[in-house]
Amino acid sequence: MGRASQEQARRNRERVVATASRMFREQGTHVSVAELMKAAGLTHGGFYKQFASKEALVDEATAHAFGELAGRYDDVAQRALIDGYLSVEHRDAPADGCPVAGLASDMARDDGGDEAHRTYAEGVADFAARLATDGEDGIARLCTMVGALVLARAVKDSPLSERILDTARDELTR
Amino acid sequence: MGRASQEQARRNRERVVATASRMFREQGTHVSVAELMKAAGLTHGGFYKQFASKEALVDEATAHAFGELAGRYDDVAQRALIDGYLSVEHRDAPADGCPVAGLASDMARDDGGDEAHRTYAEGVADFAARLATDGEDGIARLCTMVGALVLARAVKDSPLSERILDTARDELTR
DNA sequence: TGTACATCAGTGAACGCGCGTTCACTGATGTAC
DNA sequence: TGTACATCAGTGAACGCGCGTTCACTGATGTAC
Repeated sequence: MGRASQEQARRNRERVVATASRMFREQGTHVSVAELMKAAGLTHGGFYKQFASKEALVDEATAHAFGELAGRYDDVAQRALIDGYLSVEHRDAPADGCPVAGLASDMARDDGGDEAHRTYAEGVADFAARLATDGEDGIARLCTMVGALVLARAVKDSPLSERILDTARDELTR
Repeated sequence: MGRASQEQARRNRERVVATASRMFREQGTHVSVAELMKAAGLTHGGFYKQFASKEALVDEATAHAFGELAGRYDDVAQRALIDGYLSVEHRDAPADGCPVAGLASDMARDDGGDEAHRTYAEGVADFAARLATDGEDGIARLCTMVGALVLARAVKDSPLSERILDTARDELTR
């Protein structure tokens, strides 16, 4: 194989971070380094040429997931945001979905370093701010939305799942 | 050591299930059999004398966690229930806390067998029913409560954590 | 009630496997002249 | 611009360790007489 160019190495590294950011949201941060590297099209041995540790990747992948979102919904009406968030499509695509919901349990169980936790907490605050209206700070609506998505995913094989999404949507767009 | 009496064996088995139900809520179903058995005061080799597989234990422990709750809050006013649910004490004691919140990510990531998933979905429906009021089915309130608890745990080292609990409590007891 | 023996709950070591991490090696890339 | 050589991204095998599970063994318990 031989040495990869600096440009290629940069792209490979970026691909690992992006892959991790998707797989961590979908399956949790316990996804193995080998599995992650394979999904990114590389062998696992090279991982430590690019990252100090798996924890460092969790930190970077968390930042990547939130970074992807930054400004992405600035021009979307709050109603459309809520409808998309509480859709079956979002429920079934956690890898491309909200990192607040996708990474919540990993953060609660203390995976990742301080940096991931700071990034996550900032992300929560930013999302609440995005949901704020005249008199409210958006935190209550955030709780309802994240709770609905998390519960809908937890019972996704039951008809209750769609009912949860529908009810929360109605409640928030009333 | 020699053979344990039937009565002792029954108690040991029960203790393993109870321990699992606490540790799974706290740390997730990835807690190892060895760790679990040690916490229950046994060696891990004996596990398969009592359980067919780890998945079978996840099923039983899930039922145990929900069973513990059954009827426990029948005589508690809804206001007191909400206050307790959204307290710092509940946030910091997931092992003794709500299995809907504690096991949500494990269910979403498909740990445990069909039985655990059925038990869990039933538990969600029951909890919603407990939160129902005159005109509402309780699902929206359930989403807000579970979302608030999950988020408060995910950012528990940030001052945002208490703010989430307080805001959700205000919203629900308004 | 007492004795002889089969049962089986629990122990502790082992199984194959996957984990995070390390390392000798490779050869194309990047650099010094 | 061309050549010689150092660099280092990526490979693939290995490290010690913990995973879920199996198994030979133990000896007190339970049972048959």
